[in-house]
Amino acid sequence: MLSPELPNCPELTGCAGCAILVEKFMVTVRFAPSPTGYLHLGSARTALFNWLYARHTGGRFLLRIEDTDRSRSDSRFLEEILRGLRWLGIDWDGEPIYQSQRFSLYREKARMLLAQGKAYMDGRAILFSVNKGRTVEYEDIVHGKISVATDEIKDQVLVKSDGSPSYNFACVVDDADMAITHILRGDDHISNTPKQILFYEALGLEPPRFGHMPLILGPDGAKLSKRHGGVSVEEYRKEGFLPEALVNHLILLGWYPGEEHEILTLEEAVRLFDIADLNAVQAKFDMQKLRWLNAEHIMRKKTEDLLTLIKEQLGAAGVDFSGMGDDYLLKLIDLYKVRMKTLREFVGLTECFFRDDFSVEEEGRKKYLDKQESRKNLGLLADRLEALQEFTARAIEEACRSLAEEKGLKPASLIHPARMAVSGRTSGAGLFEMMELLGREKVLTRLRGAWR
RNA sequence: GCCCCUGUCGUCUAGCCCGGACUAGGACAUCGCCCUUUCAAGGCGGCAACACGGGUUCAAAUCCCGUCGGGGGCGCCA
Repeated sequence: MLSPELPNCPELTGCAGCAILVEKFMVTVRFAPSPTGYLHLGSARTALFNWLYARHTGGRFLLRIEDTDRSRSDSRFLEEILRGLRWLGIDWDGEPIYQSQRFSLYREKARMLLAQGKAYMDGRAILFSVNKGRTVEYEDIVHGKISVATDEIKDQVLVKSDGSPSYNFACVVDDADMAITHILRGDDHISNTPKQILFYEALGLEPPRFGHMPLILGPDGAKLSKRHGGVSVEEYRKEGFLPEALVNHLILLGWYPGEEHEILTLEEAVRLFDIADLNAVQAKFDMQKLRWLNAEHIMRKKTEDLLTLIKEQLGAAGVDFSGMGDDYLLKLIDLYKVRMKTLREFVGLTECFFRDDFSVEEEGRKKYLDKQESRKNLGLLADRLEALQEFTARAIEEACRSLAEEKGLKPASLIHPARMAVSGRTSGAGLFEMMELLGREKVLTRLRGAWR
């Protein structure tokens, strides 16, 4: 699909004139990070929406690295930002452009304005003179008409004394040079926009369309801080969040896909996205909703696709799973897939499968294991299980229930102590499935295990 | 201080542009019930909002004005 501005041409398929038109009207957006920090949620969301728009319209999504402040820029940050984008599923077209390599272009444009009397020297810097007494007006994609009196705008630095360009000037020169058609960015840039429009006018250029998305707030309504989820995208990965979930939440924080589509994938988002529906209201980041979305995406994901991620979590937690085959891990993941909100939680949930000295809940131990009666029953259960032909969940359950019946017990009074003995926890996956996976030997040892 | 953006359940939102079908719908969270060997998952249900004050109108969540609240900006940072 093409940009809405594209003239109606029924023969858009082939002719050379149309090819030029297509090129000219193709949506071109960009993400322009400054490599002076990590990729945080706010910038990730900005990148995401630009990308969604490009992919939805079949346009281009370009990358521009705003590294004009060389002392603060660091390639480590850049790498982390690019890694973060890739992880989220955001790809870009062509090679990134680096502002640090284009200083001569900015200076040339500034000298042009100087020569035209639209700018003046101030020491070694070049300043743009703003004509007072009028208003700059533009139609914001998300906010509608926005107008500002030029009296509110003071003369703007184009080139600093050290020869580097100011942010606003480099931004305009590059956006024009890259043929950017739409700029989606944070609300914090609203007041930059009139200044930039003035530059476009002075340079004799047509400004692109601007859209300013409200900033994401922390749960307390204040700016997203480290304390409240305002950490890098990388942190969320380490915490065990799926990129699908993070992207999903970021999308919901700026655009509403409809009641039927709250849980969606990037592909669905690309298909459904409509730039006209961007929210104009600032939204608070909601960790609960993120966790819920994460759980939903984990449940929907194929177990095989979870395997590598789970191994990463186990490895990061120092769990030794070298003795376990993928088949075993796959079954284990199946057992806990609907029980974790984050991948990291898997590690704690499944401790009893990886070590015999797993931790034991005190409450549960007192309630179920410290009783003489329970121990005796567990011993009996162990004997039954030992005699089993096949050690399957089905057979185990049968043995367990018939034992309970013979003893005149409720199955639960056998099951709860058994779960405690086998896993050290009062909650978890189905007892019989756990036992089958654990294997007869471990189960018998633990059931008979004198409660350490 | 000045300028700009913004205000529907605790949170994300639908509805607002094109007033009436809104006893304001959905989702997360929370509470209860069902299912059940536990915990989840799933199903069912409950609680819960049009910031406030004026207009306009037969009629306002929807249009207008003001107040208050929230956020952002006012760098030779980006």
